[in-house]
Amino acid sequence: MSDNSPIHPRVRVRFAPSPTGPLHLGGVRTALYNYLFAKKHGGDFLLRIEDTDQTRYVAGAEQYILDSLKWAGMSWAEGPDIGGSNAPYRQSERKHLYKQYADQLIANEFAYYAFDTTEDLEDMRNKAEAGGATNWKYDYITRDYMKNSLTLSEDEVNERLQNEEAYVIRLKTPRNEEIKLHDIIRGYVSVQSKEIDDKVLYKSDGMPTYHLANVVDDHLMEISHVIRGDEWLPSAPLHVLLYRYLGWEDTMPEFAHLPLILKPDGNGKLSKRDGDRLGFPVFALDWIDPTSGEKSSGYRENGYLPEAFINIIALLGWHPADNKELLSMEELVELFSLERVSKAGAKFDPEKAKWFNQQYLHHLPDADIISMLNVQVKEAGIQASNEYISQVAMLTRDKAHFTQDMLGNSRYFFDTPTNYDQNILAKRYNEAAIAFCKVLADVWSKKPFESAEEAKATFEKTATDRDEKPGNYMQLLRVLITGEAGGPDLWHILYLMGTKTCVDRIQIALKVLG
RNA sequence: GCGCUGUUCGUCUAUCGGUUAGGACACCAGAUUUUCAUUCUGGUAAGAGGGGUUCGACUCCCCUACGGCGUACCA
Repeated sequence: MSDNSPIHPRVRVRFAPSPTGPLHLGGVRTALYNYLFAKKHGGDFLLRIEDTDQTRYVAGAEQYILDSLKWAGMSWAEGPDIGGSNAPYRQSERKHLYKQYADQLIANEFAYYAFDTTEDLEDMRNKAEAGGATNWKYDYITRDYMKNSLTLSEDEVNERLQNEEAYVIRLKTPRNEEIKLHDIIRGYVSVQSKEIDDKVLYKSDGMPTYHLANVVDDHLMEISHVIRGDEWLPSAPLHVLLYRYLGWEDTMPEFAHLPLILKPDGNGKLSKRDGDRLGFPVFALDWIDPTSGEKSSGYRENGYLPEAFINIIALLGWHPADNKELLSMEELVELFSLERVSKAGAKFDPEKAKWFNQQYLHHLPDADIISMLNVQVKEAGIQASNEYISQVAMLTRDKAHFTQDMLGNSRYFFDTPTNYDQNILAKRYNEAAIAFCKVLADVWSKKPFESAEEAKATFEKTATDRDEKPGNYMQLLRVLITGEAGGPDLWHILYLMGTKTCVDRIQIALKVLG
């Protein structure tokens, strides 16, 4: 099956999140696959906010979603912030549009009014369970025993409607029909209509449910391909039924249901808890829940480059034919195809995510690395010359896995250490070493070194003059000056810092450590 | 429970009936770095189980097991 559907001359896809909280990995990936598919086929990628559930509205969530997508490098042709020919793009603002389609379904006897209260439904469920049934459904059998426009007289229905009694509109799901649909990723899926209950299409608060709103909007917005999470596959046949009953089956979009992203260990889908437990972010950006104040950490704030982030999630459930792994957005657009999306859920591997980021950091041009450190230094309120910062960046860049490592790993270039590596101290800090360091400090203060090589040479000479091995003191020297047990080439560090700083730090360390 | 759906190294995956089942992360070993990290080289490691179909199955079909999703006036 080709990606280009003959019934839809133009590829138009949408990402349709609910603003109920922060966007997690799976959501960004769904958006990304939609985006890649649109770009690949020269089509449109739109954004639509599915906020039909007022009770779950979360302040700031919509803006957060937009910010996340922008940070990741995606842009949209139509959306709530920029409008477009199908505006508005928030379902709550499209409220007035849906009723007519629900009415149309009723007029054509594909749907009906139902007046049962939540308590009524609860009652029926309980009774059925008491009778041994495991799964009560509002369906072709039970609807005959409920309060709806199929069981009530026309007069009574009209009266209830006139009295503004609460009602919902339900789909009159047929009893015996095989509903087949084609999914680009899974092939043909077929379901017996009797398995589908009489789904609520229109709620008593005057809002459509997902099913109705989604189908109506996808039709109105001329969506060609519905690319969404796997959790929608079971209700896809219902959507097919809706397209059919609304008279839109011939322009129905094609479906592609994406496999879920699973937690790294065990089974089940990835959740915030897993991230907290295992120590990695599951959201694109930091998010603070407005009601609970609970914080969720994001990839951006954890030091991931957006390009790396995109690369990581692109490969969760999809691979190009040649198995190439480091891919830019342009390459992803070029190579992407829904046919190559895998069927099985993918366990998220935070270690590999780290590796990707490190690769991207490694391949960044020097100028970018330098300005990264520059920004971090300035933000930390540290005074240092641009020249010095550049040199430090060049010396430490290979060590960085995350953006914040640039300053994190080079802090000692700017500040005198306050903590010294205890392991090295325990092994190397003794009377002889103290004596040696005093002599070395003296040698250097009398004749400052003018190159990394000279620093090394004078250090070695000081040791051999005392009939000692330089190797005994090299790591100790590093610890006294930087506080750290590891780092870039010591002599380059020393030369960069300058003789005076080195001598000062040796003396400070000797004093602090006693 | 029922419905849908899935199952190749620990993890992400390649393979579209004939391969010594390939790559990447992680892991282990060696080299480089008198350090840590980086880098390089090498290595360990896989087709859930059972039936078919076929000259030949990871690949096609069936069953079993295990997993995921769904089963709301949530999306």
